[in-house]
Amino acid sequence: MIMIINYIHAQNVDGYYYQVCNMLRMTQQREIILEELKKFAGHPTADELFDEVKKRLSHVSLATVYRNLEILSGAGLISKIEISGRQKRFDSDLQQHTHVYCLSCHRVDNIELQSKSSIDFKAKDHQGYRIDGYRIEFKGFCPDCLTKTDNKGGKSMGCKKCGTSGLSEPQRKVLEALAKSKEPCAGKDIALVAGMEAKQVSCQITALKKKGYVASPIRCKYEITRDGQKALA
Amino acid sequence: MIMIINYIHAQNVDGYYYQVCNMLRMTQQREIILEELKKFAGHPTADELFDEVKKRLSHVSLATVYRNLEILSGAGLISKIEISGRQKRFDSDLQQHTHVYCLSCHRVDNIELQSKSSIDFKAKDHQGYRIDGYRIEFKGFCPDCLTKTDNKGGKSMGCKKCGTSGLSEPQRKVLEALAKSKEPCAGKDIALVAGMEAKQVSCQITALKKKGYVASPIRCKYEITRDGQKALA
DNA sequence: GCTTGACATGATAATGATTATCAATTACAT
DNA sequence: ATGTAATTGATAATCATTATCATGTCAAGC
Repeated sequence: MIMIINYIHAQNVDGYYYQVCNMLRMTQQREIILEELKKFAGHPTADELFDEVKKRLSHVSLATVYRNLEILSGAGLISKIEISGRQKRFDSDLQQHTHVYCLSCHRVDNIELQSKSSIDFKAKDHQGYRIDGYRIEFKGFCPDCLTKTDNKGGKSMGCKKCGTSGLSEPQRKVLEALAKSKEPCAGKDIALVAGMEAKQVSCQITALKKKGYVASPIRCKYEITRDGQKALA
Repeated sequence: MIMIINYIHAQNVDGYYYQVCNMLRMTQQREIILEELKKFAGHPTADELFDEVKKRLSHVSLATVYRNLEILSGAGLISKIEISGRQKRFDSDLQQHTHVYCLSCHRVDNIELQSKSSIDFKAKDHQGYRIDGYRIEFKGFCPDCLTKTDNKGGKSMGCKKCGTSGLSEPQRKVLEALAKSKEPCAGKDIALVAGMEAKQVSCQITALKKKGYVASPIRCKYEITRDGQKALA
């Protein structure tokens, strides 16, 4: 099956603009991508959808999924959701609707407006823009992030150099020194046990506090947290 | 000057949650970042703002600008705009307002709603979310992209291997062959002049058409465009 | 006044998310 | 059967961003 989509603007040597229109094919990969997107409970990223498609097409490439999500959204067959400043999501529902976005884990869900809110919008002054549409999005915290169990929110970059626990070697030393102690310790004490300079210990403590692995119940005294103990495991 | 901002959630070994609150300092870099963001006509990306800050602080690091934009927006001193799925923008205006976003070049401008549109929204069913706010965004094409001069939209990745014109070596050969011809050429003719296999010429023509460097005034005949001629220069 | 603690920086490495290249494959048109 | 065109997988490359680390700066405490 062939469908006509995607106009590429170009300009010939005489200066006239025209559009290149090219035939697209409905390949097996595209059919499966569309089907899995319809089945997906929610609005997946390319990577999340790739995991589903790969179950059905073992040889499919992540680049193919990325490429086709852009092509299919450009062709108007699916919606592209750009609600986070770093990662795109996709939606099989082409109808205008409202989303809610979690500020912590970046998850996106559908949400309905109260019926009396559903009106058409118009901009007062288009400022030269040609307006093609609008979107409304709610933001807040999802149920999971509200309970805040072990969930620390969206993906954060961990240093592969540090290993799976997200600890660099100096941080591990500091954490191990704290783990040995039954009471909150000062930086100097930690430095002694860890065999490190006190200034370096101070820096690592700052980083570990940000990761939630170290706490300061008394000023200038530190102790390992539950997360910190898990990170050492 | 010191301000108290940024609470980091942590949990001690007894299982009790608490917040770490840390002092932030208003460094010279932060003051200048805030000032330049206020002066910026529009909503810059980190990279765009870095260019302005660097004019006043020659030694400032891009990482410092990135880090501080996140810190300052986390502290509520500036707004973070996540309207494109790949790049964040920032705004000094903390008031709730509406944006318009160009689907071609990704530029973001402020826009005002018609007065009768300005009502408070409520979601019908929060689905367990704690809703903290909402946003409305218009989308369309900006004045520049509507006229479509030489502007090809947002940044696209060019291959450094190809050089500044964004042409790989085979593409350059094909384009040069086309530049020599006064009339539209078939693939086979191009293959002869370029000393390449016809099949490879075909692939390169496809890529060049997408880049807007080659056009097809007659089916199966190709000619170089004005952009294509510029790309060869 | 000195020491300790804490925040911040620049340089640079590293990462996540995405896109480009290319030879080969598949499919359509003539 | 041949020519043309779209698509793919593997992989390299890029963009946008974040982490690391040694050092600098500044505030607090003794």
